[in-house]
Amino acid sequence: MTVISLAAGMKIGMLASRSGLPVKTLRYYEDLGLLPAIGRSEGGYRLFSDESLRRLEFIRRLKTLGLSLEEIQGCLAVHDAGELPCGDIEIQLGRQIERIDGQIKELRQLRKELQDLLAGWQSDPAKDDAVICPNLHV
Amino acid sequence: MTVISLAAGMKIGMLASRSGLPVKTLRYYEDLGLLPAIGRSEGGYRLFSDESLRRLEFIRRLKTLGLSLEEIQGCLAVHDAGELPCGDIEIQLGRQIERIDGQIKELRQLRKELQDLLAGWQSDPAKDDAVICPNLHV
DNA sequence: TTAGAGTCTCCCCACCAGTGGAGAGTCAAG
DNA sequence: CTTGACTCTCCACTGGTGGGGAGACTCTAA
Repeated sequence: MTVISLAAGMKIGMLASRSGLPVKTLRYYEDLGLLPAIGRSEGGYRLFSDESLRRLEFIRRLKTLGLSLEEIQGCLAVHDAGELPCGDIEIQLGRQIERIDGQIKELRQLRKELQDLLAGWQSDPAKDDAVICPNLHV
Repeated sequence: MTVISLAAGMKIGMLASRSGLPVKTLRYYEDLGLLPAIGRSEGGYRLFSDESLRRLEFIRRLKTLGLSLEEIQGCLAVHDAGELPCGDIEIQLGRQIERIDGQIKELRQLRKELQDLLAGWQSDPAKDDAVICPNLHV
């Protein structure tokens, strides 16, 4: 029986406890097509294989690197086609670095603007009815 | 007639064209309490004063500095209480710099992780059925 | 008087990655 | 047989800042 149940796959709660992810998240991933179940039990329960566990590790890793589920799905599609996804992942990660560089650039510009503004800030300036905040001139 | 209509306030479309903001946005701001109308016309139209124009400039400026509408509302509440909001704004902008520093720090850490990963990347490694991507070891 | 432009309220939609709950069905142990 | 744990589907909601559109009303100029 044990052998049969292993061959038949594990139910979602088992996959949740083994992966550390909430059941809800696993169903969500399955709905998106990120995490295909190997089938359903007679009672309609999703059944997953140990392969799912590896998939979830992969997804988790790419998520911590900042890729979206859609991008991860693209990589998994390559894998599912039987090819090594390394080239595609490399491209995605390169794009991610570019995105980050853009974000850092924007944040630094904004930081400078704020810093400059605060450098000349007067906490208690003369009241000016023409503006709401004299420091901002608006 | 002109004098009366000025005294009675302008309608939302006029405020939109003078401020450059969409009518929808002005209604949204009014709903939030950011932009109080001076009243309604007999037909139920919102009426705004020229003061609203200054308020919108203020809101726009703080938005470009990265403050949320809720934070801006706090500053405007101080202004509406008759006080100069400069001190509060200074605090908000200081917090914003801290937020930005935190974000930049996170982004830099992530960037480093990505960079390190790509530095040793092999675009076409040997296939390993135990992992999806040998470069990631998952 | 009538056409057209402007305005009103109300409701749904978007993003992203889930989370929460209701109500019903399934399964294993006692 | 019953109880409790597990699972199913379906729906709504989160956060922040609005956008789109329906259907009804108001105002203004010709």
